[in-house]
Amino acid sequence: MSNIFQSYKTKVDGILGGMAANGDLPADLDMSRVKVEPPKDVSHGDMATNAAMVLAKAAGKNPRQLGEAIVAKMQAMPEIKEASVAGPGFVNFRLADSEWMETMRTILTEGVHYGDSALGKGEKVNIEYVSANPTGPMHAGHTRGAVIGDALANLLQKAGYDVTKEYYFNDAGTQVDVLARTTHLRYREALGEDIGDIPEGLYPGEYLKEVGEALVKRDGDKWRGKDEAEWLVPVREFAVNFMMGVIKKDLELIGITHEVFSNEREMVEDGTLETAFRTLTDKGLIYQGTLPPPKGKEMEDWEPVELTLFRSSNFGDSSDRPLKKRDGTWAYIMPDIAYHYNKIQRGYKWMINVLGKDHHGYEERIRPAIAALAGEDKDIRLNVVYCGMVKLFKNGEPVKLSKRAGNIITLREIVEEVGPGAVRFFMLSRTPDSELDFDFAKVVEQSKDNPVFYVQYAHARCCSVLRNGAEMFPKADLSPEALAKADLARLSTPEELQLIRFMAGWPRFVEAAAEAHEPHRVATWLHDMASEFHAFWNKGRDVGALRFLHEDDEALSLARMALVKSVATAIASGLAVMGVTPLEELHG
RNA sequence: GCGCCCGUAGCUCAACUGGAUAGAGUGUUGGCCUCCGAAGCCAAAGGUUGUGGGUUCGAAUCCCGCCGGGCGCACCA
Repeated sequence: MSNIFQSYKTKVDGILGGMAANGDLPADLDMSRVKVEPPKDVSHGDMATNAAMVLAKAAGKNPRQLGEAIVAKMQAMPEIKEASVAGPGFVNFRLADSEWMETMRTILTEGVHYGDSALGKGEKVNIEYVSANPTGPMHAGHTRGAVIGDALANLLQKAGYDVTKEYYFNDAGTQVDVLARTTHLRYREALGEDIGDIPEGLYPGEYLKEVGEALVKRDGDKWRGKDEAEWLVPVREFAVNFMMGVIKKDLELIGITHEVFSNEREMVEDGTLETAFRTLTDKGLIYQGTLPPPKGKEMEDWEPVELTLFRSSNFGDSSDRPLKKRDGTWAYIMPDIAYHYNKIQRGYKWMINVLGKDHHGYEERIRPAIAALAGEDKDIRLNVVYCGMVKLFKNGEPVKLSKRAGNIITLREIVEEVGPGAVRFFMLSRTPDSELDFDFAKVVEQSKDNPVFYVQYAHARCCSVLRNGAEMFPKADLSPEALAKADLARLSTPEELQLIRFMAGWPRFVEAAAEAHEPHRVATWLHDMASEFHAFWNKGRDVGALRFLHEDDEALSLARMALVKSVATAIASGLAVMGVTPLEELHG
């Protein structure tokens, strides 16, 4: 819970407040744009504030003049080593070394919780991801959204939100009926019938064979030769349960466990759907009417028909939406609306959906309904994180996929080939909405152009130093608590301080990534962290004095080991957000 | 036709929500292992951030117009 930039922001606010009190600044100044950040170029200093530039105009002063006044105040503070105005009016300043040592102690004390933030103030947030319908195992296409959703959930948790990981599946539509029919066919096959090719319109994948076999095991030939009307419901229920079991096991392979599973059938049966519909009706947002034909699309058989419509155009939608089909049954968006109604009822004001980019239309259909249901409560909000497609490559060649032909690449296959950590890290290495090339060869490659390896290598090197240190100083206590008490003042070289400064930036990254809903930033930070460490390591090859361990100087060695342990901890903290286990040794 | 997203080094991508000289990896060129893991490091080279305007102390980032690419637009899920 300690962000050194945050605490210096507070100090800067204090300086500005003092100046306002003295009349050096207008009293009612808008200070919301004042920031304290690391300067882009480390040679400028440890931190910089834009206060002078942002406030100059309103204060009626020029930025540099105002900057000098701020510098003067800073120079009187013992924790600030030096301060100066630069460029267009940045105030750059350096902290006393002791401030950085304190940061290191924080890292060692907090462990993987280093970087935890109170940003979210414990607000409840519901993050829904994966949500694949139970018609087949997890495949490559699901993996990205699954990993991004999971890492985002971890990230928000670290940033101080009360996160619920949720999965919604549709078990009442035509898809699961197709599942039931295909299962029944596989069931007959398992009973010894020759079923020939899977007919058009059913699921061709081999994976349903085991479902058919399992059904035989449970029910024998009970459903053979019976009318569909008799077996559809029980077979459907059996197949849905079976496939959800398969999906949960698949997700476990990459460390994903949802806390809540919601489904359509329950919402129909417990009346949530009716209640949601009645709520909209009571608000006067439901009417009988006819829609104009859809634009920009060839509609040969379109004819006007009166339907039950929702006035979604009141909430920014381009047109009203039918909630019932002409036969009176619910249109497909109604269960989705009911599901979001259900989330609101459960007390969530913030909902996040992680979807594939191809589901873009979903948002504009669901958002008006949420706005309608939220009514006066402006805190209720929905964010949709879109995930770009993943292109699979093997040996540099794109892997052609066709779901229709049933030759999908499953999540299981991917994990078995490259391991869960590599899958997760790679899927998280780009902005969520960008396309991603996933090359099997590259992901397992052990070189620096593989970010997974590069980061793990840095962590393993840290562990290696600590192992060697334990051997060199067998009597020394190398626990984090003990290392935190080492004589850290021995760390005084620019290289060491640079490493510490970089680690000190981690809490900022956590907050920024959480606010942007961009877990990939953690991957970027980890790569840079590893790079800093590798660079420092190699300096020790050139300059012996910079090596971590010195047999004749235990105090220095302990201080350096504290530094190394901090780096390992910071890396572990980042990897934890990504759901990747840090490695202590590399093999191969 | 309407809506959303994207366009950054030869290639794949970053850029901490408006900051200072736009950065990594790869590829090219040259250096560093009697030394804690060279699976690594250092250096050189590579750019009018698609394009034209606007907003301001300051723009890859925000606004508008073009150009180019992707996705979505049913009572289907």
